[in-house]
Amino acid sequence: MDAFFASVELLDHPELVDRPVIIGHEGGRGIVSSANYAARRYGVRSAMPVGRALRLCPNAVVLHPHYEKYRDASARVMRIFHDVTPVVEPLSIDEAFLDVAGAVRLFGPPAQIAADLRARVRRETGLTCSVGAGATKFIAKLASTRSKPDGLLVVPPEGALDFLRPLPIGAIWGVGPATRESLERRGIRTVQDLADTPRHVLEGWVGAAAGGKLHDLAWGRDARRVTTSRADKSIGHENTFSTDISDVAALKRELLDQADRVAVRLRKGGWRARTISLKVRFSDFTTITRSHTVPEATDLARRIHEETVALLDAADLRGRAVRLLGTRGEQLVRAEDELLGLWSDQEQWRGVEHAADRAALRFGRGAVMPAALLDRPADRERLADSEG
DNA sequence: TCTGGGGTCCTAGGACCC
DNA sequence: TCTGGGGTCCTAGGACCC
Repeated sequence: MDAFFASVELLDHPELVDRPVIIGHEGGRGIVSSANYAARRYGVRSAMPVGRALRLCPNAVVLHPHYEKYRDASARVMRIFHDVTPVVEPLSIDEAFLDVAGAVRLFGPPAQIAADLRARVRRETGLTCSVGAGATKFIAKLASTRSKPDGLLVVPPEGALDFLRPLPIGAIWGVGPATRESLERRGIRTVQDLADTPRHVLEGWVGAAAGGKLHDLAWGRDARRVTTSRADKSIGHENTFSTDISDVAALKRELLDQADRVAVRLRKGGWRARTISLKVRFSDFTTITRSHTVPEATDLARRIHEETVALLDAADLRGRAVRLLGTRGEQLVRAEDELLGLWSDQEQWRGVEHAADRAALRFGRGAVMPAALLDRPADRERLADSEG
């Protein structure tokens, strides 16, 4: 999808279509999550601090993001994809791979399928998208990027290498600023240069996995299939504070909130986490992570909070101000309702938290979470003070 | 008016096991 | 008497993507 969040917002603000529009939070520590092409003409880019974007483009309109709305729009678009082929692999909220090999007999050659798809998305959602077609995921992805905005590019198999060779290495999916810098220092600027570099040399420069992959891609080799389902690997929640926090008690309160959000999502997905990890970013932007693998996988806020608090206590903050705090559950395993330990503390708390899940559906999460999780009167009091 | 939040994947060292 | 080779798991950090 083209400038997805911005395009979705503009459906509700037709009067702004010709103006530069930025999705993000003005003031504070927000960054640009999306910008329409009118704003991009001024140099505005995703992930740029909103303040900087507004300096580049002072008359831009800043709209707050509405992720629920984007998820709905995404679902509508994905449904259209599924009418073309069941082999759809969503890559993010606003893009997907479609394996149309089996749809050719029904809908015509790839160029025809792509054109029809674009027309249908536009007609039914009012949004524009760009489509790239190729014999591999890598080529298709590159082609779609090159065709943006509102474009279509089909790269036939026999044209793949000619298409690839002149591209700068930074265009390759997986080559970011660090890898690009390191390769450019060695005189590698284009995909052609990459193809001319022996595989083992590349592997020595950027690591075995990345080097091998890069060499394959430079020669157009990419055997990855379009896969329709993938299991989650981790579930997390993180928060950048509007002002840095040094008070450890306040940090722990924040961790409780995060533990609950992560636990609710684990339970919703039917997962339990074997490893709990804590992320701390300080005012100077240095970031540490600490993790602990627990003997028994958990989906309970109370357990997760215990772990992150222990990790925080063990990490030596030396009173440094904290900018960001994050909680993540990793090594997810399917939750099975084991009969073991029914009367244990864990099982009782599971009952409490499941009850909280149901109550939150009616009253909202904020009303329920603190009462369910805080059994220490002192905590309740602090929370009452801070959140009213 | 510096730098979000959701993730995945890879590397490297060390503990530990046989 | 001073040191193998196979492997797995855990932890921390970092690159990268949208």
